[in-house]
Amino acid sequence: MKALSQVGKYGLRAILYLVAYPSENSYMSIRQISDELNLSFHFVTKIFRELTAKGILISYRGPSGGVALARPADQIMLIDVVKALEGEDYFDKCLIGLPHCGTAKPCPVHEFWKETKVKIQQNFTETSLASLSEKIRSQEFRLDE
Amino acid sequence: MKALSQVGKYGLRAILYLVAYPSENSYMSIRQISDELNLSFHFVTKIFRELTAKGILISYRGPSGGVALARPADQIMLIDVVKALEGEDYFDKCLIGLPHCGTAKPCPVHEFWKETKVKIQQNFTETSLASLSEKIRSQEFRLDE
DNA sequence: TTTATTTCGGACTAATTACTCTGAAATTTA
DNA sequence: TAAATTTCAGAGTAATTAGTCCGAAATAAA
Repeated sequence: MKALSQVGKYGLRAILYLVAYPSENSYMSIRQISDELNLSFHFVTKIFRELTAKGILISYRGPSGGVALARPADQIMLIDVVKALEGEDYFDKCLIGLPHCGTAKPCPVHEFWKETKVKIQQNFTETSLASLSEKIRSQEFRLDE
Repeated sequence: MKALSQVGKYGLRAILYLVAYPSENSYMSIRQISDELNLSFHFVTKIFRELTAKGILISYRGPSGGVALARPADQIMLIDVVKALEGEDYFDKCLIGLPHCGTAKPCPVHEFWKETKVKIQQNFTETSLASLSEKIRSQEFRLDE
């Protein structure tokens, strides 16, 4: 089940690295992140520009510049990043692609799919980048290879 | 959340139409299905060829030919159609795209995502085309517009 | 002030997915 | 047998997504 585009996947991995291995109250360069995760530097740059435009990251140019979280990691939820990269309507899609699928005129799998989306959305809304970064730092969870 | 490709979406809608409005123990033409659902005839034809090759449909050429289910509708599960059109590995994908994400080396969202996939897979495994076709015939659920 | 470093902006190319089209093969009907 | 109807096969085209690249702008350090 391909739930995220490449932009979403790379974006999540990259921002999680940024959160999990923060430079002491300063910016981290995109180059470092893309090198560590073996992702295309240019592609990550493009994705991060989007996250900066959406107010999730802040950036600074020049030597010792880079990117940083715009808010503390416990105040940025998974859902914020996903919606920023995949679109605000991410959880509003009908499984079989009907335009105005809803309670009034549902498709045959509407009810089940709606419940599924609600559960995922709840989890993403409750999960902060901070909680995920702890897992990564604990070495039990990984972001690449 | 775009869980299915266009092939998957159109394929499901088309086969559900076939099941919901069966011609009396005979074949239904792809033209009728694509016309009713306002889908591209050629595209549906291509998708149905795949379902025929996978043993989900049978087909017959010539006048009064068309397609039909290879088995009774209560013996074809949603998961059969989805896997035929989206790939057998449909439920084996890591959310953030890590190659060998599993219990041994999980990504930070592995556990939650695994549970989510299991629930969807269970539902798809339990849901037959027959049960969905009843819903459609009841007029409370739709396949187009 | 010059040079190096970094993000920004956007044009460009490559790959994949989505869809179209044409003709062949099978089959029925006239 | 001839004509009409239908799927089969696969090449071709269009649109979208993925990824690359280059130069400009900002900033820091030499």
